[in-house]
Amino acid sequence: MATKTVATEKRYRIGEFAAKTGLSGPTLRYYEKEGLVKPHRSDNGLRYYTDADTDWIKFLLHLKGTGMTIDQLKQYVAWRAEGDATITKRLQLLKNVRRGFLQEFEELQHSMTILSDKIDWYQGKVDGHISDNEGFANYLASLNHEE
Amino acid sequence: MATKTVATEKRYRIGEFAAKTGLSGPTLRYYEKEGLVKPHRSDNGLRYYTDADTDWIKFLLHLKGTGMTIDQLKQYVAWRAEGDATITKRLQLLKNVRRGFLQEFEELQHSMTILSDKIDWYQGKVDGHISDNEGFANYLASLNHEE
DNA sequence: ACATTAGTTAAAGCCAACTTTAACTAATTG
DNA sequence: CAATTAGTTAAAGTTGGCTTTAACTAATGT
Repeated sequence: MATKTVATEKRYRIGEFAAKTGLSGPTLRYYEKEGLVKPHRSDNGLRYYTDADTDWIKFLLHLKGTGMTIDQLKQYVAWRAEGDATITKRLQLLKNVRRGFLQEFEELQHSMTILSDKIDWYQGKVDGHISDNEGFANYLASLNHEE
Repeated sequence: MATKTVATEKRYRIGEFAAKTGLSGPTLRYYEKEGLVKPHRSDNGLRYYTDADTDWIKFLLHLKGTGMTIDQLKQYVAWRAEGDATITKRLQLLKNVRRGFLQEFEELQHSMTILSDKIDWYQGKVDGHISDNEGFANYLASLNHEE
């Protein structure tokens, strides 16, 4: 029987992986300590990460981006490690995250509108087509934005 | 000459004003210490706020909501206190804030998409119309979301 | 008048999410 | 092979934005 050759996946050491993910080395170690990512170790004892880890980190950062805390991510990872029995729990968690995020999103949009209105008002003053005496409250009321 | 009666505006003491704005008393004092709001004092020495303060706090909270830090707000307030000479500076600051916020907003939308895709994927597994073996990466690729 | 509730100050404490430090070992480059 | 760069650990420090504490005074309800 001929020698079996295993297709070895690329190994990223922590520095390279940090550059790849946009995280810092210390942050990756911190995430590892928190159980959010589990790199492998080569024979010399150094960490290495794979492309699968890249995908996971990317996804994790998106979850974080939607407002999930480290603790929530920990819970998610713990459930994931338990296997398919926890799928509905994970689904429920993500749905809750989405619900909170959507609400936050609407508030952001409203703030955005107010900010833009204020910018327009300043612009109007600078360009001279809003009277010196017209206050912002007045101006806001003249637009039709619901509070 | 008859006694002059001045139409006195409503005065909110800190507790009432806190309830009105959704902030806590200590937070209002903190904002005051940072120079973000400047309540008046009645003869007895207690703070009071007016409806104009309410409008300002509302606007301030929207600015904060778009990602402005306390320090940026301080700068804004300082410029505002300097009068019309700083209008272009304020306009520029708000435009910068909007630019940063818009960028952040797009990232949020992208994270939202990924989160929703993941929820759909889990839902598919739960409902049984996504095979046990189909990974999320595969599923993602099967959708047409640009990275 | 007295109890309760609200307000005052300055200073210390808290929290999440990292970041920095220290003291070391491993790997790479000229 | 020496110098430089990268990685290792545990522990302490940082940051922003409040919150809590302590020790007090003022206002209000019965």
